[in-house]
Amino acid sequence: MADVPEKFLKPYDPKATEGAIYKQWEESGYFNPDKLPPLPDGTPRTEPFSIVLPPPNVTGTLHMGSALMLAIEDTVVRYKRMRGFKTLWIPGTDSAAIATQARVEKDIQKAEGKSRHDLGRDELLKRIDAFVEANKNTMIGQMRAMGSSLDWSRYAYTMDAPRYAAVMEAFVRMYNAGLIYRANRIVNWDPKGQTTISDDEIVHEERQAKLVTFKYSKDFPVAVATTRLETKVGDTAVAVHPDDVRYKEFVGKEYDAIFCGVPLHIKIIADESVDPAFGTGALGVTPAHSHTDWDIADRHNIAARPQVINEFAKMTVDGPLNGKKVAEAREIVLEWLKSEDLFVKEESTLQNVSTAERTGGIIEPLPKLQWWIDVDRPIAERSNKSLKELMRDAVASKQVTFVSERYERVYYNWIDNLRPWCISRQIWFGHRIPVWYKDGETKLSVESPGAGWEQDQDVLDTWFSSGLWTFSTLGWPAQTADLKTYHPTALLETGYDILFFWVARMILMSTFLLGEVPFKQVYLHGLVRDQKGQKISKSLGNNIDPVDMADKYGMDAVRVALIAGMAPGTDSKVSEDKIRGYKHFANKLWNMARFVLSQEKSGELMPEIVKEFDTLATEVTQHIEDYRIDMAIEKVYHYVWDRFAAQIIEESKGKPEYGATLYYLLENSLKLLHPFVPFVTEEIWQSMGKNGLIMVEAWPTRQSS
RNA sequence: GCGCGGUUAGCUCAGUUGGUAGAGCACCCCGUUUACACCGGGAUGGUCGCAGGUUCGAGUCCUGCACCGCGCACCA
Repeated sequence: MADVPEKFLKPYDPKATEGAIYKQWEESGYFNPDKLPPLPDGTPRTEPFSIVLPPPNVTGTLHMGSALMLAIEDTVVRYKRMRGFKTLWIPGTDSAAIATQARVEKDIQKAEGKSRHDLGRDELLKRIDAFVEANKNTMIGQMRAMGSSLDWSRYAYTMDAPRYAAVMEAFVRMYNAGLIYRANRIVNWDPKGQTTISDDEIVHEERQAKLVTFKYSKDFPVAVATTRLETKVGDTAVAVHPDDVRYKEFVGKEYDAIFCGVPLHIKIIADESVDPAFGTGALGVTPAHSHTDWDIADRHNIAARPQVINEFAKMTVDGPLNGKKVAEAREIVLEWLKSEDLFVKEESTLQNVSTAERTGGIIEPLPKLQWWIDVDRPIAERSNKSLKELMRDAVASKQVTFVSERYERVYYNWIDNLRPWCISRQIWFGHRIPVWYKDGETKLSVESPGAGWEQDQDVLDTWFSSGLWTFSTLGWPAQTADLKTYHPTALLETGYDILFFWVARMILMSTFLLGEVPFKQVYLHGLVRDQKGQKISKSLGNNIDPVDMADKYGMDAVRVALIAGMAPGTDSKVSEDKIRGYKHFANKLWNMARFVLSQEKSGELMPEIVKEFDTLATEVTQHIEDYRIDMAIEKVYHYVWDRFAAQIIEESKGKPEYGATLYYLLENSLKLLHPFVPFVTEEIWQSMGKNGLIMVEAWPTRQSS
């Protein structure tokens, strides 16, 4: 009998193992591709494989969603490293401007009873920096605990100096190309967050609403229906469908009325966008407080667009509505209509209310002077294509492919409906817009142009800087060696919920600024839900902390529980039971190693068994190449447990001629398993008297990718 | 309104180019004959949402329908 290391006499203990193993990996320097040695057989690493980590928000701690992301990416990265690629996985964290500022403001309000205005811009930013610094370290610790083989020497933060420089450069180039402009347009105003937000940050909620039919005045010929009576004091037109015979005779006529104390001048117009079947078939046009009405006003050259609601969702008109909140004003108008005998009827209707994703505030569309990105303007240096076309072409030309093809259609659908992107935010934390004003003059400049110049107060949408992530992390705008080697990145792996926010914006930024795609393939994972299929949220209290689970069952078990049974792009479920189940697998491996190590390495390799293993290795490899890592782990799991352990080991008992074959199977199984369960495989590998780390061993198949 | 998923064992889900229905968990029975009780052996359990069609053959392809979920737009 061979000597078995003493530690194998006890069950596998992940807690005693994982920290030390991670330290060894990190100290080896092999997370950094510059320090990565050739494969053990001397094959040099020539082909790069790069991924950027979707930077988690610094506000949070790691949840199961981030754990899934880290598990998937680490599995792919470890596989590619063993396949001989010059493998780079770049870590980072995201400033998440609005979310972070809101969080810190809330903390300060609670602890000191002060608002951001009490502190002032500089002080608030200092407090945020301190908060970010503290949180950052917690999150990095959690990523390490996951076993993530990230190259920490290239760590990036969206608000650090190199990224700041990239954001400024991007703004300047886009401004000079005429893609960024400042204009007074309807924005999505969040009265709760006191800022504009982009179309993608809106969540529609279905609610019951009162649809009221009324007339502006006794002699007004057409009744209109609305759910927002209070905005009617801002109406300047009534639109009907051009083919609607009921109203044809009135089109082009203009009327005056005093509506709830406010003088109105209303023109009746015909517009295709009106649905004759809805309400009375006549639409009161309120250009200042509705996107569609603004567009209708544009089409009919209606200049009058009075704003009647302010940033605090209060009425700004004279008369009885003055200063009232919108909900209150709505009731006042209704009473007034009834008293004036202008009320026709009231019915209940289902309405989609726009709310802000972050704050839950009801969006108030307002005209505001804001910064925008023009997605339709032809760009001379990009063959006169617009940003929209560049985004579309990147996917249509297959330069970017989706692992789940169905997301291509979702992506196109989004592009087709895309409006100008509002990129300015009325908060303090973020990249400040590099535009300066003095005496009516405007100047684009990163630094102050001199005395008397005042910088724009707004900061950029956080997704503006995130859009640069694949290349800002590689040193752009400098033409670094990293940028040449690793861009476009090979794979972008992230949740499908940020397809528009992030994936599309990265394609936009990269195709314009670099003239190339940011990544070749997109792998979208689904949401992690609890065992009942519910979304994991604080209010439900159903969050399972991955680090807690790792304390109980080992991180390898957490990783497998997340990956097994998860199809790309589909929501998956995770439960403590599932994690516990996979803890048994790590222990099984441990005991298999104990048995094999107790045998002599005698006899010849048994060709049938080796051939069977090679077939398995080929199949597993193919699954990983197809990014079906869920199928890969299940296949190797079953081979190892049901075939290798249950049958081959059992048959081998008392038969020394199996020795060499058992060692062959154990070593190669460990390699196949390493990307999925890195800790236990590394621990066993090193206990077998091997030189070096299994992390940089060669993948056990000769199949090319 | 436009679009995308899903519907397979009690539960959660696989099922890759059409070829006799699979796994894990749960449940039930047996087992401590030394790698492992964090285990081993065994059993039960499905007319694959419904209706048509193509085919020698359909969970898989086509058409229609139902229900569940999601995205986008509209919502006056």
